[in-house]
Amino acid sequence: MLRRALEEAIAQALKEMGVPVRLKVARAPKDKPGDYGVPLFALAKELRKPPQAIAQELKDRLPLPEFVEEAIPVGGYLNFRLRTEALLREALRPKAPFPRRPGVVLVEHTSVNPNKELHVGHLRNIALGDAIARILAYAGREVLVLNYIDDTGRQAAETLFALRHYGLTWDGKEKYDHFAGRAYVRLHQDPEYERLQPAIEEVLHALERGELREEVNRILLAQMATMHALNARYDLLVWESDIVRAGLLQKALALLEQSPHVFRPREGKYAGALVMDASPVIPGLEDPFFVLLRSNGTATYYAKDIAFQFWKMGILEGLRFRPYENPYYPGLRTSAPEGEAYTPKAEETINVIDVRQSHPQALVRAALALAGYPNLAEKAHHLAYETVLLEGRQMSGRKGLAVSVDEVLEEATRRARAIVEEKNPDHPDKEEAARMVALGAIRFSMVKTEPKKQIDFRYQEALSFEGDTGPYVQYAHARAHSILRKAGEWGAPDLSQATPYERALALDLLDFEEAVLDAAEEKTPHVLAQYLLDLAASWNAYYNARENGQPATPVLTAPEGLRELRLSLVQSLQRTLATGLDLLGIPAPEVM
RNA sequence: GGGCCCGUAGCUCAGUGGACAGAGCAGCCGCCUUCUAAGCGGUAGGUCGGGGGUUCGAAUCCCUCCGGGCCCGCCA
Repeated sequence: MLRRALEEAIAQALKEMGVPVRLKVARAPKDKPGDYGVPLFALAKELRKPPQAIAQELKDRLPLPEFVEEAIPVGGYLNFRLRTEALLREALRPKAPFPRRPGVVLVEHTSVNPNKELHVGHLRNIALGDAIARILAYAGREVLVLNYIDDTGRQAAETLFALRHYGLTWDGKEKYDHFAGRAYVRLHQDPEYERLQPAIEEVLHALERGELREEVNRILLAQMATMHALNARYDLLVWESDIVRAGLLQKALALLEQSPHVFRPREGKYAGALVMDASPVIPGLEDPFFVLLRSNGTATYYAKDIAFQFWKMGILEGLRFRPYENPYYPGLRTSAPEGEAYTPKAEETINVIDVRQSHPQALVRAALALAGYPNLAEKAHHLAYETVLLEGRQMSGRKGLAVSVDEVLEEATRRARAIVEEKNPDHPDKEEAARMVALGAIRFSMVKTEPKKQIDFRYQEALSFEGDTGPYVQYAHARAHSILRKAGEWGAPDLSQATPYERALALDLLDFEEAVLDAAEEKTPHVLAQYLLDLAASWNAYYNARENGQPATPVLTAPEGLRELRLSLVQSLQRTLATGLDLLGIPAPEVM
């Protein structure tokens, strides 16, 4: 974080010059002198001097930090050249997670209906949510990951009904969530569908009473195999039926009814319902009234979301938890009536849900504000991501128009296996390498783009192992690891032997922590993914550097001192790539 | 009708006030007697959707138009 220190020093000097502003230090373009620079044009008006003069004055007044060799005025910019040895020392410094700050951040993601197998749309949710949870934890937050199980929803009821209605028996081989999903799709194709509604209703009521939990759990466990294969982590499962039984909804409504903006109109469109007037919080609404309780007494789904959000942030209590028996996640806890009382009391929440839920999520924040918690409303974030198209078309779970995550994982692994076979026939564990590369390709393709951009899932690109991909970063990592493996132990580096090649690589290495903090701040992993691509590219360029037809940067055969320097740098690079990949939930193979 | 988001090279995308707009894929030309060629170097390719404005400076901020996606139910 040399940049931060430099920014600090500049801010101090500018303050003494009478302009108390903090300027961002940026990398200088390749063709300009120095490593970093700040533009000073913005100060010209206030100081009533040309920017060139300001650059000169700042240079004269600025006590240079010890790691800066020289400040160089370039037009209206003041650039800085770092001392090579200080730069290298910083690049070689082992990176560790940022110090813990108090306060829980609760990340909810996945939350797939427990009624059929996961498809590519869920993939984006999981990849984003899992990555942001890891990034926040590295950035010093205490993170809890929650997966919400909507076991009283219509989808679950329909699947359970269909399984029974069609008298389907499981052959024990097909993955159970796929089996259940086929029943669901069949029901929606059934010409009798409308006539079956009352029977489905009955299942729905049984679910609300928590009677069919084992049947739902069976589907959930099958889905969880996929989540686990994707390398996603969870701390808590919360079942909708437990929320219902804990009476969170009633408690939340009781709180809300204390607000003058929540009331029961006696006449008009909303007569008999409990409605919330969101206009004090969300201006410009055509119709600012939202039904919480229908006139028949049932709750709307966002009323339940509101109650759940209140629980997450410690406004309400009432859920109980016990360890969750499952083969994938040893420490996982689940809500359960017989468990122990627990409330996370999150000071901040991130709900990872697609952009179509933006409106209901805004209502959740509105409810927090109306209930007297405007400060919490600001900390209730919606990580909204755009939907995933499948080869240019909208997916549909009901019609079975989707590609399952299991299928994609399998296909990616098959392709990766073929490539490992071809490129590295002596690989000690091809299967494991193929699994890691497949995972890298799939997850990276989901997080490298900004969440708010729609992505089109195309096999050809998502499973590509070349170019701007996860495997490109993994390959860079494996290359570095290969050198370190051959090197064994080594002694002290001689920083004074550094060439411009080491310098360039070190400079790129310095940006890692900033990329992580940016990603955490903006709540988007793509910032980190893009950085890792840059870093891997920088390393590959270093690796391949040639002068006069000869390798310019051999590591193992370099002269003493320089060899150790290069090894240390490669090690730092390798660890940085591994850490960065891990923050995206992607394994870093040592050999591939 | 109201609201949110997107529009950057043939395609997929970074860059969201600062130094001549960057990658990948596809195309063309090179590089394995080099620590893994899943790689590297070079070349070609752009009115940053159009127009107007603010600014010393705009892909980035404001207005407007065009094109595309999504949301707006006492469904979930």
